Amino acid sequence: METIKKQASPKISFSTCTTREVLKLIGDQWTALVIYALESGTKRFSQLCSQIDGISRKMLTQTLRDLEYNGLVQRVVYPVIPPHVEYSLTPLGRTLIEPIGVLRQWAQEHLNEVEQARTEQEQTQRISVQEQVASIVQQR
Amino acid sequence: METIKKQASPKISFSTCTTREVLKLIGDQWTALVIYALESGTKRFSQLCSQIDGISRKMLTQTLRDLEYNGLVQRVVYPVIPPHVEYSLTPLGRTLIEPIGVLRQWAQEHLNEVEQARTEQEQTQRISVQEQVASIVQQR
DNA sequence: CGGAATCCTTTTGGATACTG
DNA sequence: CAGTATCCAAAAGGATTCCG
Repeated sequence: METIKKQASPKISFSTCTTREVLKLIGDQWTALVIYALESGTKRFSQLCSQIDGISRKMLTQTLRDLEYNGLVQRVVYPVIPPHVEYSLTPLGRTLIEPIGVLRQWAQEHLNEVEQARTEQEQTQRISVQEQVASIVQQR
Repeated sequence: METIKKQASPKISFSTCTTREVLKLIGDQWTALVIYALESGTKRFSQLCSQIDGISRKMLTQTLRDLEYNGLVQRVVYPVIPPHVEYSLTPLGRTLIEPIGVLRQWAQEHLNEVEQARTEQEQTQRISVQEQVASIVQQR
């Protein structure tokens, strides 16, 4: 075994890494789905709630609040009884459609490979470090 | 206010939505960062641990296990004392570099706008539904 | 209708100690 | 060195109730 060639490791400061930030924005369970649901246009709260399978009103509210706070979604309250509230993507929010689309695209192309890898992994046994070390100790 | 034109809502089955799946894969706090760190080549456990700022050994282990299980990362144990373990992206894992790059790209272009929206939002007061309803009730 | 508030369970993740 | 195991605190998230 050759020692790894120390390619002057990038020393990337992960604390300021933008990847981290964008994942904080859309990396949770629901946010990307809400954006996805809003791609096709303005929706009401209840529409979103029924269209995004499995989301609770609480989580939908919370997710929409975050999106609004980050300037990705616009919320309009119509002062009528019963209340009528509409949500839509802001121009900034719409710029996220493409990146999320790329993710979905990747998923459509490669998710089956992931699935396949999983089932293969379940057959083969993992080698723990301890086992490896133990085996060479035994060989002496 | 016009009622929203019911554009025959897509009825997208979010339960089978691939966006959901891919976010389960890389949507957590650390996974995308580990992939990012492995883009530049094979790394040892301790290298990753020091390069990814703030990650604990526990989370790194867990994240790597998941990546391995999903066929995105390969783990090689060299039977020596002290143990030597190397991690690298599989071909499947490398296909994720581009989508994650698109996200990072988006972040670099738009994160300042998000930041700006946030500070603006902090100035203006949110209108709750209750307040709206209360105000029209009062007007009568 | 679109929430807010409360309670409560589950999950997540850090700190620490131990191990071959 | 590269983990595993255990404990514990914090956070996430569901269910339910209440509200204008």
